[in-house]
Amino acid sequence: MRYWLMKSEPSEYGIDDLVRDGSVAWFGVRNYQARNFMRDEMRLGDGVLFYHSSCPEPGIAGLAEVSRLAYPDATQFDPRHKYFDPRSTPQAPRWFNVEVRALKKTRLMPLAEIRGCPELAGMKILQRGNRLSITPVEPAEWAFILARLGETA
DNA sequence: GCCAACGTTGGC
DNA sequence: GCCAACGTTGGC
Repeated sequence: MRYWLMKSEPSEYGIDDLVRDGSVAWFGVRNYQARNFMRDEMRLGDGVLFYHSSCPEPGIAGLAEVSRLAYPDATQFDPRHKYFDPRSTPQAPRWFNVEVRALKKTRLMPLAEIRGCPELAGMKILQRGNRLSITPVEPAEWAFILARLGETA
């Protein structure tokens, strides 16, 4: 059982969308490190912090879990799609996505609050210049955040 | 809109 | 393999 933080822009797809949909395919990741996390390391039931980025109030907005293991991202094969990748073929797909299921919408835990917690100082999201859309979360960080949000593990 | 930081591309 | 140029991310 591992834990992850996954960023999404709420103007594109936010926690309310996830709760409405129940689950979603995490397509569109075009970064090798983030892809490798999904393809190689995520397991069913892994915990996910759903994070709102590039918005007026960036922060953790909800909890989710990995509900389907990685499979080829369909958008890479679609020439009309903005995530089309001409270097990919169905025989040699380059990009993968997992699916994520909503557990619940939480109160927003703003980036500033995360930054203010010494227990969370090691989080990747706080490291200078980190732009990775998917990052691993330590079990202790996960537990601390859940406690802080008034959730039980 | 600004800008720092980073990943990717491509010429050599 | 190097590295400059470019594009993107994301907080502010």
